[in-house]
Amino acid sequence: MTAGEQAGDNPIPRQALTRQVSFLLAQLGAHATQRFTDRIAPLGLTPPDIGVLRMIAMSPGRSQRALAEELGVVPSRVVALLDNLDRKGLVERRRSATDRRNHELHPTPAAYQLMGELWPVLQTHEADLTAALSPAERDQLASLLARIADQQGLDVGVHPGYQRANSPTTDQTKG
Amino acid sequence: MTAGEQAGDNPIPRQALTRQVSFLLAQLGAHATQRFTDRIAPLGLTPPDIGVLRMIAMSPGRSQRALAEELGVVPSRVVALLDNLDRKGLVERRRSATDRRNHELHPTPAAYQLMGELWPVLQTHEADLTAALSPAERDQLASLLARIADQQGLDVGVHPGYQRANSPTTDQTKG
DNA sequence: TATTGTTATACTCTATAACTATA
DNA sequence: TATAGTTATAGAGTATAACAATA
Repeated sequence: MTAGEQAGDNPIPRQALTRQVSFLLAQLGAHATQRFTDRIAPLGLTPPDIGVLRMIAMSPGRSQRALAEELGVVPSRVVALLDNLDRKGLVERRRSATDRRNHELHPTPAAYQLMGELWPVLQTHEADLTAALSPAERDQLASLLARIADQQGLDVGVHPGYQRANSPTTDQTKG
Repeated sequence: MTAGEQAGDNPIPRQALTRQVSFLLAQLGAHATQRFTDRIAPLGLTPPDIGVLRMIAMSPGRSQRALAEELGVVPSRVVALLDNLDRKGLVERRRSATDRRNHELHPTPAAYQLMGELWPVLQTHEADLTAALSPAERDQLASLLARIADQQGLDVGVHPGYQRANSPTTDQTKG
């Protein structure tokens, strides 16, 4: 080591970082997403697949424009997202009869079946991830997290991973 | 809507998702990372910059190979990560005298100064993110999260975002 | 021959801008 | 002319494989 360096005394101490809720959330969030990704891979699905499918299932018939709005992404992104689902036979784009510019989005029967299969996978995922906690603690944690999500203005059930909007002015790299 | 669809009764109900710790973690984790990214952008830094810099500062002189090991990424990825820091004048690669194949990694004085400036930013970030909670609740939350992180085998202070190892057998898309 | 770091290459994600069909 | 969706294009991130220097 050379003069000017301060090894054991660096400005971002490990201990402090460990206790920061913000870091723990980022760390555990990435971990949870990674585990989830692994779990649904056997079903041929990705996290974005599921998020988009769920939105469409919640109110079938909406347009791609409306979906883009809700997800917070540009329309061209929705095209790619839907192409993925389309290729898997999970979504159907129906030309609107009243305005032929619009596509009405509908899950296919296969999609509904797949979502049914997904449910137990989600439950296993949840159980494994919270294995360290008692049921009471798990509820407590869910409550605390929900309060933060609410205060932070996050849409219920909408993962912010979609609108990683690389605004032209900011230099962001990692979601 | 057409026969076979089940709009209000879809298989992934919003209410259930909302209470799942796993989803809340993924959602809040992505949100926390996004906010963090925005906050450090004015300093010209990205989240990976900070993570790597912190590791190097923790034990200066380590090799790129060792760093790759700790981050859980391939050596070629470390090259890119370090190139970013290098371009910003924050890291120095010194040819090892004992084994000229090695690069000993050292933060520059500018890096130490920047890490000093970073500290208050982290504190603001933490405070804003936990604004919904009392100090006691914040501690409680940190404790619950730390227990999960520990049980899940996460390295203390290491963000899993580095090793988004797209293993050839799995089909993962989003981190 | 084995190891460290680098370069070459390829693939995915995602945005912007140009384009087509429709209104 | 304005709008919905698509395609063309570009840039970042990240992996694998081939390579050069050193041991």
